[in-house]
Amino acid sequence: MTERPRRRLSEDQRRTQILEATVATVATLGYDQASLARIAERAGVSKGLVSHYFGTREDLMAETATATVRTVREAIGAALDLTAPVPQVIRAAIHHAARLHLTHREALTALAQITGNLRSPDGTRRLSLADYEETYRAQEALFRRGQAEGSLRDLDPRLMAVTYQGAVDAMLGYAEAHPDTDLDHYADTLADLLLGGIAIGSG
Amino acid sequence: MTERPRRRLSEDQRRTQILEATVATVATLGYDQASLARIAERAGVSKGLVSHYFGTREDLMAETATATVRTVREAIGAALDLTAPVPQVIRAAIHHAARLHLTHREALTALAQITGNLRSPDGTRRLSLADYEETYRAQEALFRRGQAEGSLRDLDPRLMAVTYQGAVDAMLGYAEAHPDTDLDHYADTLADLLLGGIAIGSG
Amino acid sequence: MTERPRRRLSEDQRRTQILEATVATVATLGYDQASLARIAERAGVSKGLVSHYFGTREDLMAETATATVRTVREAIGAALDLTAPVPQVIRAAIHHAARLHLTHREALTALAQITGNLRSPDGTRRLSLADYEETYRAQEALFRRGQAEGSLRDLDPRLMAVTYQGAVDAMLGYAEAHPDTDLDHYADTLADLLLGGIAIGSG
Amino acid sequence: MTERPRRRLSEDQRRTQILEATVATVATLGYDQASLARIAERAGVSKGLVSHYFGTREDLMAETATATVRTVREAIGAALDLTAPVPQVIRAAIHHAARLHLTHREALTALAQITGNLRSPDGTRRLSLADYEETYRAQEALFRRGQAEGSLRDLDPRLMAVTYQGAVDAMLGYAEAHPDTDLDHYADTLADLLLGGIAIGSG
DNA sequence: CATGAATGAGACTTCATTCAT
DNA sequence: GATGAATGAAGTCTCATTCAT
Repeated sequence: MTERPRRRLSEDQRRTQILEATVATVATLGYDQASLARIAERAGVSKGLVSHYFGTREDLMAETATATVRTVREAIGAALDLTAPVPQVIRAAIHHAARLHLTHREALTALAQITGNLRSPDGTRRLSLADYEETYRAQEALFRRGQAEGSLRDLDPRLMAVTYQGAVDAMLGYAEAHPDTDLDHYADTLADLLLGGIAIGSG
Repeated sequence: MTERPRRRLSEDQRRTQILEATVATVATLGYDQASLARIAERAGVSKGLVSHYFGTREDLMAETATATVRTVREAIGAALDLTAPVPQVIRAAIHHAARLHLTHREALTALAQITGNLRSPDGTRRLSLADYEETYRAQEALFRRGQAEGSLRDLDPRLMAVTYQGAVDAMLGYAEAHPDTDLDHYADTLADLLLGGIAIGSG
Repeated sequence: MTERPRRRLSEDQRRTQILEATVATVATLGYDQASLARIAERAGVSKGLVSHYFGTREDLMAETATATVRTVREAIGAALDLTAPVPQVIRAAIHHAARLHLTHREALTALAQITGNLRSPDGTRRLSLADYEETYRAQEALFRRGQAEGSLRDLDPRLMAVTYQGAVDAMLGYAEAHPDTDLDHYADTLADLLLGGIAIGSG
Repeated sequence: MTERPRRRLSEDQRRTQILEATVATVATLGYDQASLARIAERAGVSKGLVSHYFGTREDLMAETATATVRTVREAIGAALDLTAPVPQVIRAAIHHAARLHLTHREALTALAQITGNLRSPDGTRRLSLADYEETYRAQEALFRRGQAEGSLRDLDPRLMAVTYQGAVDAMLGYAEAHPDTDLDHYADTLADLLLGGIAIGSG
């Protein structure tokens, strides 16, 4: 009913526009309620166009997830000096993740929703394994360097990576539910805690 | 077509039967695909009966979540000697959580699905806050005792609770994705790590 | 919107009701326009119920076709004395087919529509071969008997069957387009013509 | 994505190009599946252009049908010597129709699809009557000449025409379903049969 | 108490058609 | 003239929910 002007955009612009609307809708309403109709409405576009560019709803969700992972990873990678002493890198990374919660909250929420819900018809998950692996491996490499340099305890690097990620995710989730959390302070304390657990000497 | 005897069970038995079927269905197929029809089928009961006992699908999911939380909490509480020295309690709790993954995996998976997806029509979450609070508070109390007794560092107890929970959840999630993980060993190492971070002296 | 009383019928009654509505709708509006909505409306039933009983639209059409073939075949078979002299049987069969046009016109029209349009996704026909074969074979048997008894010319029986069927179908199609046709007279003349072509002596 | 040169053709060339693509698509995929997108793709032309030249999809189908009828009729007419003795003409026509199946099979299939499916919104057929009439009348004229010359029996010429057409169509349909049919032999036998039915003396 | 037939809302998807470029 | 991006109207199908039995 809403009279909408028929604008012509390049394919890239449209795709971006729709992907952003998908992230916003999924983050706000959750995976279930993020129907194509609502996504299209949010993008200011007809339902048909969404199908035209992305095919199935599942395809759209999958593409949204990978695009979002890329965005987030770039945001993180750009800001870290990976050549610094490892404990310093870890502390910086935690602070950075905390800030991520402010700048990319929607993206993170949407990503969690999609990875938690996107499945093949038979019920098996379609995501989350392969992509997390890459993250874990990068962290492992960092931890190994710390061990080689004598600044980290000799614990299983994979386990450290998983724990680190879990602790950071918990921080972000907690901040999500308690918006008045002082994230910078939280990050500092969490760094103390984790480095106390994995570093040698102090942190 | 399967000829099913119309058995007459007590209300409690019926409810339990349906709740268990809900947990199993949600854990296997995910929140979306867990339709009332499939749940009813799994419970060996008619769709109508499910509605009769639990009202809306949302209501059913909410009840399933709280019942599951109760089950899990009881399983944990029953096995822990909370009067022991705090670091010892923590180490035992981690091991216990690891074992939980074997005994209550479906329950945990279903719980994650429901808390992640159940929402009010306006999109806001309907769960996970109030119920986690209780868990956090119990852990905080434990950590405070540790601090009072001089066995734990003087970090924000709430933060310690959140981090502890996040690290344990990460362990369980990782084990879910990598079924060949040696969970007892993982639990030991995680206890070393966390106690290194929060305990005084060692762990 | 139409307030419809919710009546409970046996599965058989519903299926029959829906199949009849399908025949009527397809015959009247053609295959394309026979949407599930229109079929359901004609049956006085909700769209959902049609899907419930017959699955896909394609499945419904296929079932309708086979059910209709059965109906028509029974109507024909019941009325013919196959032990009479072959030319006599043929003449009677033509008359019978002509009368079929009055009693089962909708069924015949719908059948033609469905066999002409029902296809697999790849474009290949899904019907019409196997079922016609059975008809052809029955006619062939009749013609062979005529040849054995010396009342029919020695032409390829399969070809006679195909031609006979084509001529009869043409009669029915013509009568469909020209409703004022005197079908009994047509049938008589057609019998003269065909028996002149295939019988020995006369007909 | 296929880089297509934007060629500038005369209107007639464009129309022919599109009509041929329509015939091919309808013959291959059936009336329903012959979407404008697929037709345009096959013609190597944009969807917009198809609409531009032919208006509605229905219009396109109608034009395709009449153009195809014309093509087929010309192919037949060109090859028949209508001044020969009538039985001879008939035998030749049957052979010619059989050959048509090889040279114009797509056209014939498409024609059948369109006439069988094209309808006004109210469900009534939009074709097949008027156009067949012309064919019938031409055949009637031939049969009348035969009767005047004493070579054909005194049966209703219209009925003979309808039967003749039905028998020939059956031959073509059968050959379509059974590609290994020896059509020349079939045509010979069919001529024997039909002339036996309608000719005086023999054929 | 229990069933499952039946409804109706709404989701996804396809496609003829329009129109800015 | 020609394109193909964009729309919007169906159509098919699924499912939570109701209700006659």
